[in-house]
Amino acid sequence: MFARKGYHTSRVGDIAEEAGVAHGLLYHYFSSKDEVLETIFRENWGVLVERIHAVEQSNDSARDQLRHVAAIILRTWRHQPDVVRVLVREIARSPEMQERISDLVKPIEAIRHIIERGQESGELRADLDPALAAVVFYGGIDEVLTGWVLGQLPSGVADVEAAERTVVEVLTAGFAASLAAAD
Amino acid sequence: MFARKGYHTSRVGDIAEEAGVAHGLLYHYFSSKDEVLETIFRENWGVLVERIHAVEQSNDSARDQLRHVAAIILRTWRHQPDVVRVLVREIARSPEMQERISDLVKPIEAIRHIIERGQESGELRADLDPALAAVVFYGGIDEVLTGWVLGQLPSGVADVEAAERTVVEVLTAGFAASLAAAD
Amino acid sequence: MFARKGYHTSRVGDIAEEAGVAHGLLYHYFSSKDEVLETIFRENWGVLVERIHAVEQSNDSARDQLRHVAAIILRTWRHQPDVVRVLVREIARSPEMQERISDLVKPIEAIRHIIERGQESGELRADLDPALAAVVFYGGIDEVLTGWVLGQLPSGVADVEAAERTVVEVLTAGFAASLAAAD
Amino acid sequence: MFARKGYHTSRVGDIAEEAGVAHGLLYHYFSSKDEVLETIFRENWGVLVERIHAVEQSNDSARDQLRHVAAIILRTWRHQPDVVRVLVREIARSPEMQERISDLVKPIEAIRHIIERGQESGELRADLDPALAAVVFYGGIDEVLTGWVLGQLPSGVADVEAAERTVVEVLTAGFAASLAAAD
DNA sequence: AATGAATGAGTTTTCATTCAT
DNA sequence: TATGAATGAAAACTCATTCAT
Repeated sequence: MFARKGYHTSRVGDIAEEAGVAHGLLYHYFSSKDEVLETIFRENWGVLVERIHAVEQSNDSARDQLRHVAAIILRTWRHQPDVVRVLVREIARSPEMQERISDLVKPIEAIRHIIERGQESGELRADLDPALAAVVFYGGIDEVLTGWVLGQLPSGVADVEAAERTVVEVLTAGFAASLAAAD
Repeated sequence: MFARKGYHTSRVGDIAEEAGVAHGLLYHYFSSKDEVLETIFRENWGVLVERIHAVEQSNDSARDQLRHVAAIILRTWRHQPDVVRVLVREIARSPEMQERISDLVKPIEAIRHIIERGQESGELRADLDPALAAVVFYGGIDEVLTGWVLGQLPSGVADVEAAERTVVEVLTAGFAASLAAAD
Repeated sequence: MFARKGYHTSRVGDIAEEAGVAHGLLYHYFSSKDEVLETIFRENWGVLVERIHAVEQSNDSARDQLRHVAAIILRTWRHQPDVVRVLVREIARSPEMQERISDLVKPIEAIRHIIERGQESGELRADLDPALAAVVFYGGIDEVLTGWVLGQLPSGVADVEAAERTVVEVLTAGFAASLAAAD
Repeated sequence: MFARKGYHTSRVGDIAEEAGVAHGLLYHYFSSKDEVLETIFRENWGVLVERIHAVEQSNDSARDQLRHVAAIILRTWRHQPDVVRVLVREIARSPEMQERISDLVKPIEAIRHIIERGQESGELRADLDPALAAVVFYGGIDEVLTGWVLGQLPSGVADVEAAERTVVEVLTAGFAASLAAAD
């Protein structure tokens, strides 16, 4: 429901109807409509964050780690498009949620750590602010998801793979050490 | 109000209180709460789009054009941070608005055109899907704005300038022709 | 539960939880939440009323009969404080119950009869409206119970006995024949 | 509405209908149904308490002061029977209210002070616990009100006056010094 | 005897919008 | 212009009760 109509536009009765139960039953399992949204978030975001952390702790090159992170986030679209829709539309940008849920920034933090270590090892140019670079990287991924969610970008299997390649290629090239003198 | 609490969470009374008038007066100037949002959008987004179009029609290199586009979008933050918040959060992501207002995608389209012409002239690598590349570029900018909006990135004068440089540098380097063989 | 939270505020689930069973089981033993309250009342009030009737039929002086009635009501507190709470708060004051259960006024009626016979025998002053006097007597007792229920009066063993003595002493003195000219 | 149907049985719509307005308007003036009840209480109980305090600070005899206190409480019935109904039924006995509103015990405290000073001056017998005596006095008054509220006692103008006289007479006689040896 | 998922009527509450003043 | 009382549709939420297991 949230994916299709948005949080505020979805009524509790709609959610229950979709689930094939009476609306009252929803309050057996959730204390409020709000908690439904938060549960969706926690159950899915948690998995994402864990997988990203696993990547962060591998011994791969920064470039490969970034590739994996991008893949984890972007491929979620193929498996759980509705979840992505909700995360992108309802949570990632909602002021209320942002304040309540500190986990939201974890992926960006992980990307920052990867970049920092890439800079230390000389793989990535050292003159970039890693926090800013992480935001740019994450934003590129996120906007692709948004394009898919809003139907502005094609999102077939091949498109998803192409997007993954493009994002990683463009940004890791932009981050690469040899370019430090470009400007 | 929209910037601080989000569209749905802001009550008409809140908006009027912020403006220092009674809520009834709001209906003298706007026909509905929705029209308030649409007005904010039209009055501000239009200016942005025009300035971006002007850049697009210059004879600068693709790189310089992208630099200017990024500057236009990011510097708005310094002058109208709340407007930026609203545009980023409420409008750029809302499906309802998307349908009504085709202007929303104009900046991404402009970026795509710039990239396409850069590819034709040989300045940018030709193997990238320009639509996808434009989305990545716009997403990078947008996420930086979000970072500022949410206070996760510093947004002083120097920070804004640094961000501008980083975004453009990283992405134009990533787009540059000489890197086509990087992967 | 009724004693602690009041009838309307107590949910069936609360009652069942207190009893250590699932709420569904309650409907094996009672046909409704209402019947639970009525059962509490019937099982306890009936005993009280019977004991008061027994006193009324003795040959004791009015004063001794009143003493016994007060004792019966007040000492219940020691043995079943929660039952007393429910009787005092939920039933004695609820208009719905009043209508259904005529037993409610029986103690006051018994007190009135005792007073009437005391007036006939010359033991009690004859210029008091016996109905009114009975209400005052019962009210004195009832408020002491309320004070205990709400923790505003100490309710140890000695306190209960002292209260019994005070209520009876004050009121029988006030009722006594020799005082008829007091005002 | 509360007087006629009780707090829990009265719907917000009933209250609004009684007032001749739409139910939404109620939330213009009160934040919740609960606040309506609390407002009724505060606006009326406060007046009562103030008047009782005024009596307490006069130089009258304890007997006269008690007479005035009884008159203040009982005569409220004549002027504002519905208010009395609500105070008696919904507030004075509700566990939730009792805990929230400390003012509820003020009248009993005032009566206790009057009794204490009467004992010091020798006007009243000294062997009574003043807290207990105050509760008995207040209970007598309160139960008369309850009798009127529930229609079990006649409450015409003459009846109210008679009740006033009876309560005061019986109880002040019971409290009087000369009776200390009665038991 | 016991459970607790499931129901849905009934209530409170919210809030954009209207409109007399 | 400006106010804020008034409206009422729409929504969230509660909870006694049922019933398959």
